[in-house]
Amino acid sequence: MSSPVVTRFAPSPTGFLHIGGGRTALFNWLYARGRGGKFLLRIEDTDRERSTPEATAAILKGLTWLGLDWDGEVVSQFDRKDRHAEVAHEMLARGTAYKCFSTPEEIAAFRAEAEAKGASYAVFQSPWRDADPATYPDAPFAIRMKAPRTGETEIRDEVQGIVTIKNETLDDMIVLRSDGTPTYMLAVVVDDHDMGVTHVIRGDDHLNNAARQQMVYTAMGWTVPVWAHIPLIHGPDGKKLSKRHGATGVEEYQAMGYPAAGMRNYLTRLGWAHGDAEIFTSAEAMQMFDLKGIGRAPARLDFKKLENTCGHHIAMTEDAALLQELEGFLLAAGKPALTALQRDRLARGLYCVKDRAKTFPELLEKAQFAMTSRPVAIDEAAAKNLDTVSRGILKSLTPRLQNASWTKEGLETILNDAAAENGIGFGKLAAPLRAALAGRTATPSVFDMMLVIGRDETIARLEDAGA
RNA sequence: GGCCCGUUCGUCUAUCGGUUAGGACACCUGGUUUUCAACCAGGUAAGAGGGGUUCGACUCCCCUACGGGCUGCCA
Repeated sequence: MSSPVVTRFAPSPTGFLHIGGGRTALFNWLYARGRGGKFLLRIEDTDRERSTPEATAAILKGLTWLGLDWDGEVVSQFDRKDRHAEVAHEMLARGTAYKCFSTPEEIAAFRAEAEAKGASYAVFQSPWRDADPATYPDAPFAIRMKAPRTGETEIRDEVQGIVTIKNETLDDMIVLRSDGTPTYMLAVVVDDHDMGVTHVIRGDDHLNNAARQQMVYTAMGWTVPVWAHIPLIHGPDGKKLSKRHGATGVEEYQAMGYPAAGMRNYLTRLGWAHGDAEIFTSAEAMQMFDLKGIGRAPARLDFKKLENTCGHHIAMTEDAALLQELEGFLLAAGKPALTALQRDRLARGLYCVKDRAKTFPELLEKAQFAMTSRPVAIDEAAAKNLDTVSRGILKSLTPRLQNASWTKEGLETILNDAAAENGIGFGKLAAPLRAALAGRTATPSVFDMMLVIGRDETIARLEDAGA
């Protein structure tokens, strides 16, 4: 009985992929993928003034980075304009739409007059709705849907519940403009129907539109899809997310160094919950995701939680995959690529830094000891740990290091012995070592650093430090 | 203005008429520790306001306040 689920993401190519759009796409993707369905992508480019191929490319790139793969070819709504016009004319033939010869000027005048009269609102009622075709002038016309003027339209929404809209508040929307091009209201319905979309999951800014779109489904005798209008994302201050909140485009998040898996996890949990589940993989999310768990109130973006979530994912990711994504970050952020040596050291050293970082810049910062090359720059705080006494102790270390077995156990033995012989705690020895090895006071464990950079580099850095 | 939607710790949320209102992030305290993180233990912190309905409301209804959306020959 259950037909396969088909969802879609249908952005307008007027800019980069908005973080809110990314989440909408994510919800559609999770819903379809978790049910063995299809997730389609359609670019709503009927507005020729504002649509650009660059924006389309940016959206595709953003989705790809987020790891949201779509099925089949990307559909261009503009390419389907003939089909839209065909449906408009079919509505005409069915009597569910009519030719309207009112000009934009006349309509504007009607609204101005209504406003002047103090009317709180005015639904434009075309005089051509029931006009006799014999009276039609030889002039351009728009095709308007003949919407019911009484009664109400009921939207059964999986997120919002049952929403009823009074038909009298809805005008006879134009489905085909006087220049023959389709409007969004018509195109979206025709495309969703033709593409076999079963679940329309989109922002709740379309909730009111759903009523009018549902009328088109009814007029054409088509099956109405399952509606799910999700609340928009707001900025930390609760206001609609905008430029002044900082990053609004997903590519900005990539450039800031958030891992895609972490973004997916965070965005999934933003406005959706499944018991106490917080950290999960996309495979797990697909199993859990449902429309029922989507909240009705707009959620605010919280960068602290985003970071925390990303931290878990960086720690969870396999070293090889992490290194690959890190290089993608470097590219996206316009930072210099890794040298062969850095790449090699990072590959070996990721294990001791990946559970300490929340973002890629932080990961790189923690791995500084592996990235840097000699002579190691020593900062002021670290330099204080390199007095003559400690330098002497370090110096006594080098011959032993030369012959040490280069394992954590071997190094532990040597360093602990050295500390004991000098009558100092291990901490007193670790501080100058850290300074010589990394030039800093905050680093991973000295053993890990030595293991990662190797014997020769370790000894060389100790000698550089004057040991 | 009209219509539609929303409102639980600072934030994301659980609860689906009866709970000491739970979890996570953040924050604070303590522990662990070679530094920094991480980690472990504990703590502070919530039902917008007002009316109902009910033996009993965070849960249901109404009003108000606040927030958001729609109200185009834009999408």
